[in-house]
Amino acid sequence: MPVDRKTECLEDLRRRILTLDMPPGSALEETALCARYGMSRTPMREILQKLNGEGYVELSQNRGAKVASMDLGVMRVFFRTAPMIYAAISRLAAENRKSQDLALLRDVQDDFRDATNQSDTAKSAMLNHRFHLQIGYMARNPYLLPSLERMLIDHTRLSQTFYNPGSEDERGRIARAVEQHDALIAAIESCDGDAATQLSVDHWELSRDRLEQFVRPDPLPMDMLTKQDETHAV
Amino acid sequence: MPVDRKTECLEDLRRRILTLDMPPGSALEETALCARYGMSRTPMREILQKLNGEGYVELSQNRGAKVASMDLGVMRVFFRTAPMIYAAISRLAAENRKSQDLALLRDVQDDFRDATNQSDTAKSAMLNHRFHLQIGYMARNPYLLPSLERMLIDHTRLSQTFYNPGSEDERGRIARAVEQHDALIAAIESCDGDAATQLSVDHWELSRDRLEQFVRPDPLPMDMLTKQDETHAV
DNA sequence: CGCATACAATTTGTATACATAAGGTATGCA
DNA sequence: TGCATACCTTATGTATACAAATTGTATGCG
Repeated sequence: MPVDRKTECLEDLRRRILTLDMPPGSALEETALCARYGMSRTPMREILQKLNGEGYVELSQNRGAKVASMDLGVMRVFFRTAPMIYAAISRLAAENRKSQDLALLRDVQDDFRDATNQSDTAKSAMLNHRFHLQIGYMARNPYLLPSLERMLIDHTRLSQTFYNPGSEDERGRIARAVEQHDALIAAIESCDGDAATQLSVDHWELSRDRLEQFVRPDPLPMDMLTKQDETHAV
Repeated sequence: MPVDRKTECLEDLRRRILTLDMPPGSALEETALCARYGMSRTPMREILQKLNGEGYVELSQNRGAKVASMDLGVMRVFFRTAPMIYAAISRLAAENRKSQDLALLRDVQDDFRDATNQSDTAKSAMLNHRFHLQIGYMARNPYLLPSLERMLIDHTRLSQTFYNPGSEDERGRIARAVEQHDALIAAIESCDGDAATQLSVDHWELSRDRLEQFVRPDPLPMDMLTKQDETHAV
């Protein structure tokens, strides 16, 4: 009944998908979601369609919604496309930033740093997501933004293990990621497109190997996820 | 009542937006659309939301839908981003094409050539749209495709004058565009990514100057369109 | 025992009625 | 006459009832 109940629901579903609380391929039953979020089917269907437009869920005719899958074929495309998009967005952000943007970006970065210090995996991944999305907004390019958003969905889902410091090596990697964010902020602040581009590449290189391990973790890759393809995630 | 009445409506609305039959900024009243396409408000709202997700229309809270605007600020971004996206997509299409794709692409190109020979402006622009969208599908990159789709919306709307041969010079330009399509098909067929990239750049250069004229036609730019911001387009 | 078909149950799609919010108009007061 | 406020009109947002389609199950036949 509150006006922003829909917004809340939307953001919660995004969060649950990004944190793998709802694994790729899991079914989203309308009635169950309606009961959970206390609203009718009409607005819930609108939410599902919005999530579909954003790339979070896939819709099939008369067959309902399911969380966007992450099959291996697409993941190979992901690793090839990500550095390109991130580099382009970072350069544009450096060139088109406004000063208010920077304040927002710094706020997100502060929260992100805190989350990593607390070893809160899901929160770290979500705030990293918001950090890069904020850079996307600063780029002010409505044509590229949808691509960035789609990249970030899969990037964040893959990185759910990244911010879980299992070893000293991992801890160092996370610390370096935080530092790279700071450097990226500095480059964007000084409108240095070249530096921002280079830093985005460095940042990508840092996470790439770790992400690839998750995609192909010697035994078998996405099996853990694809096996659950038909589980209900509500 | 037929099942694909919705699909028909969706495609018709896309066409009318792309051909400027519905100018940028024009309001889309739900009840009027329902009457026109013979369906209830529920499915019509779903269509509007889908179009919103694709970038064809903009939605405002409690204020309905309107055709996506084309303001000058965004157009400057358009001209900078277009060659980048087109080049990337063309390369990927050459690298990832399947043979069935090529047959489809050739069919579209044949129809496109016919439309230009008939000097059918709207049809030419629409088939040019489908041609480049087909190349987008062939790239098999779900991350970049949304960017291409958004570029093509504005590109097609801008090009509505392009395929209207007002002079001998224009006619020649159109003929060259058709030839470039053929060359692009050949490059994609032979999986030559470099050639496809170069051809996409050439193709872009050909239309860029003409499109820029439309954006900034000496008197004033989008005024013709933005003035009609609140007209009803149903 | 295996498979196909018919039926039942569940889920999605559509229509309609109602609630709510925005915008315009008229009226009253300064 | 000008402006502010109250109200009325219109359009959007939500809920619910109904229709259609898909899936699972059971039964009958080969």
